[in-house]
Amino acid sequence: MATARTKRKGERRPAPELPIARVYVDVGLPHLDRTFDYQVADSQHDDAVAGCRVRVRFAGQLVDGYLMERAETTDHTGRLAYLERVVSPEPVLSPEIATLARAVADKYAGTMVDVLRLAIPPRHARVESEVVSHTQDAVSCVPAAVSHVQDAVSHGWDGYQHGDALLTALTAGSRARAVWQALPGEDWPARLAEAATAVAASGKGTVIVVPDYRDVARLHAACAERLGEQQVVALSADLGPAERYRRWLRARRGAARVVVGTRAAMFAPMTDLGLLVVWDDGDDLHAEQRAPYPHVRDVLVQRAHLSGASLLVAGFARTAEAQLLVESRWAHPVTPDRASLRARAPRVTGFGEDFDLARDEAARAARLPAVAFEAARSALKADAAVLVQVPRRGYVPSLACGSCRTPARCRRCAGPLAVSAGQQDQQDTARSPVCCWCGVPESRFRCPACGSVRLRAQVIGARRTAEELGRAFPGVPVRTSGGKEVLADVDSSAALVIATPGAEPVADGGYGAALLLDGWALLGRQDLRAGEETLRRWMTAAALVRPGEQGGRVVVGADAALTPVQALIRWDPAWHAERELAERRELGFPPAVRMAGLEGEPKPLAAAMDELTLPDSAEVLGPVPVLETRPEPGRPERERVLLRVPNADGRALAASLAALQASRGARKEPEQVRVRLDPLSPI
DNA sequence: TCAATCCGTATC
DNA sequence: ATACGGATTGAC
Repeated sequence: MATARTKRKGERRPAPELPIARVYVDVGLPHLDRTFDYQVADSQHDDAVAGCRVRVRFAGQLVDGYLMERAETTDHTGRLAYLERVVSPEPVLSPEIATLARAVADKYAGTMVDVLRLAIPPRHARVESEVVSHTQDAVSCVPAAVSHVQDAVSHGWDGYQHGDALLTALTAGSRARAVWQALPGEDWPARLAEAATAVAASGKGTVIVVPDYRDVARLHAACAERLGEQQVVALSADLGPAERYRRWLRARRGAARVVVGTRAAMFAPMTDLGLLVVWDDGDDLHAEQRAPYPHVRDVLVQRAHLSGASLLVAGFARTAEAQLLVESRWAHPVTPDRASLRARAPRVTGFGEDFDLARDEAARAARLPAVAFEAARSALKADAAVLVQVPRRGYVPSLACGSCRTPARCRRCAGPLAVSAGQQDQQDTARSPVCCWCGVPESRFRCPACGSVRLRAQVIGARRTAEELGRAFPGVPVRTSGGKEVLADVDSSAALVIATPGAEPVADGGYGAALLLDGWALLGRQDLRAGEETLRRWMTAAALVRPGEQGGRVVVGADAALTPVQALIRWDPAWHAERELAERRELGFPPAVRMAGLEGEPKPLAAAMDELTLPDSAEVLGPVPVLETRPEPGRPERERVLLRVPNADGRALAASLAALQASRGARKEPEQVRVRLDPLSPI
């Protein structure tokens, strides 16, 4: 009788032990960024484990949530609702990731559930119920890996200062934090796979985050070769929901010792975490595009700190942020030794404003400087491929005659004229087009074909450059990589390979030469990271070229006196990063300080600033009008304020901004003011 | 004096 | 978001 009544009314009894569940509810409201207590029914007792997904009634609505922990008591004075449903007993949120997500939310003035959306893929019920059967293989594979490690240590990392020490520490399972600059030509996936193998030998796991899926594929192959296919999980954004969740679950259930992936993998679950790696941390693909916009490098630093895992911040180039890790002695530098560098670096030549045009008639037509033409010709003669790095299509519009559409050319070198990115926003009077190749401004353009003085923007991209270069080297195959068609690799026989930055294919055996024709990206740009970013792109391309001793040449279209060109010629990214960081200290730019940007229409922005309680040390810059790249008529004007505090007050700044958003969110003001911490380009 | 409505606030 | 409570207003 009693049971019948219970069933009819859906009445539930509390679980016998730990009847309280603390739950983060998935409502995107900043002032609800905390746990809420619910009762666990006795029928839910076994399934309602810490980290599982639940569904609860919240403010009359059914919403998703994460069960953080079970508890004996509650502080809540009112009546507790029961968990509506335990979605699944799979503990998708480990304590490690829960702690990390909270820290990341706090650091970026965002909410826990926003971060969890980045960290945990959507559930796929069928995948979840599939049985995984590889756990046994997993265990038996590790001893085999150990024998490989010894070879790996002696062969791969001996060209680096402290390289041996790093691998020894990883093998021993002790904590190491390093900033690693790879040698030009380095097979970096192999080195990272060796590091992961060393960590696996100590019984721990590795998470490696790389910019794009091509890198994931290379790294996956390198790791699988050493540790076995079963030990490596590859996560990237291009997987479908089912496959993505399947692989992610494999990692969560401890089936693999290595996870490699693109940026979402920074939160990848890993039992017995031993090592975290970010490759090429300067690549802007490492900046998450969804709120609260965390950066892979910063999240991994945080994760290493909280978990005690080792950390490797790696790349051919070095960012100012990585330099700060070195200078603060949080991480050790692992850099090429002199002898190895001499043996491996390509020979680099810069050409500035007053270069000689090639004598060759066809090359003259392609407007190639002599030094570039010669480098390409001799590489091709030796049956080697030549890499040509060109600006990203549409990145900056180049110019043509306003009446007859003849491409506008530089009077000095005949390179294409363009309005540089930094200038697009300025007044018309200040808009002087600049040569894309030599950087000389052209203040009084006159079309040689029709005499018009008007200019119009057009897009010049890889294709056009390819055509022009193809004519300069008749009979040589031309391949392009960029935009939608990105090549992963090419063979190294004579060919011209035209690629946009980030899309350079790897050439087996190395390129004979590289022509870096986007040197102008440096010039006229107001961007804080212009120098660093340009050097990073150059080094990434130049690293694919054969050593100078084997004829490898790099020709860069910028004056040899410029700092980034110097750094490339000497192949000294640490030196460049030192100067970069020193300069940012002097100017008060990140990472020497912490910054936050607030953007919105003037009135709401002013109101938000009024309401905001900032740390005493905070400096307010602005407001200044936001200059739209493409102004839309009727769209209201927007302004931006930058806040700046010493690094020590970064947490306080984030807390102020979180409080601001909470109180504005509670008054259900639509998001009129956008808050962003550590914006990638504050200027 | 009481109901309808408005506003602010908590949401377990 | 939505629901609830307290205050406010308007009609009897």
